[in-house]
Amino acid sequence: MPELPEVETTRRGLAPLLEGRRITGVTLRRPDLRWPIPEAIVRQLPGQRIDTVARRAKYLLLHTGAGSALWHLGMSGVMRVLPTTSPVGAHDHVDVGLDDGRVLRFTDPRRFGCLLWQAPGMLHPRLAGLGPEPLSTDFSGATLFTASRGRAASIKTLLMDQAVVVGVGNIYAAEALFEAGIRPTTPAGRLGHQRCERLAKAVKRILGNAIERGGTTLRDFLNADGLPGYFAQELFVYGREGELCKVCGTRLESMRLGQRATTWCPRCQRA
DNA sequence: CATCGGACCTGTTAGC
DNA sequence: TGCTAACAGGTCCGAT
Repeated sequence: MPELPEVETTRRGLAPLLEGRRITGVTLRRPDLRWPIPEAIVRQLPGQRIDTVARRAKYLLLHTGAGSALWHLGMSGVMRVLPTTSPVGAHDHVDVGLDDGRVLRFTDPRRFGCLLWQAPGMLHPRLAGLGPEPLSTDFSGATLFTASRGRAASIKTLLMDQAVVVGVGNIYAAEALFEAGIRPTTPAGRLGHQRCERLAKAVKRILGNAIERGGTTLRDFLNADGLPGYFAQELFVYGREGELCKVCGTRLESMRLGQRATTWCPRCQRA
């Protein structure tokens, strides 16, 4: 379900409920999600205290003294803290029991999410190849410029490449490109310094704004309290195929780019 | 190496 | 109204 703002919103909701809690037990209702769930999750976690709830890219990390649980929500994952008595649904795959009598429950109908284990002091291979965090100073117009040299792929595809910058999914890529006035199909390598700068700023502003609003861009997003977002962030292009540009009134154009629906304003966004 | 297409799943929605 | 097909917030992997 999430892009980075939704994952960060989930993290902020979970942290105060989980940090300092001791894990009383782990229940797996199936052996795998996207990948097999490592035995360490069941063997090592019980009895551990959750030190911190962190985020790297779209992964949530529950750090304990024995190691860290890495959680990815995939397309449809939701993590919530619920009363132990709350009824178990068809797609409630994992429960982590807490010493306050509640349970951290992972729900994921499509099972594109995953739950992995990272031993102390190790960096999980899935995290090793990730690019900079978009909201950090490690990501900038300059790093985007460098990363895009010699790349024939479209700038939208490049923006969604987690080795270039993490956390930018289909919605926010489209919106950032609109804000920066860049057509999604533009070959990444053709962008100059200035447009890279504008684009990096747009990414930061849009993601930051979505986080401030509680990651509410996705229509069926549920935060850590199980409450829906209020769909607050205004979308200029995503999901508006065939409609008129909110800025100039031109009819928006669409195509599939890298297997993903892509919409842009032919007037506001230049190649 | 970069790039592309297919794959993984189920639920919802658009279209006939 | 009911059925079917297309599509959905992600990312990995193998082939080219």
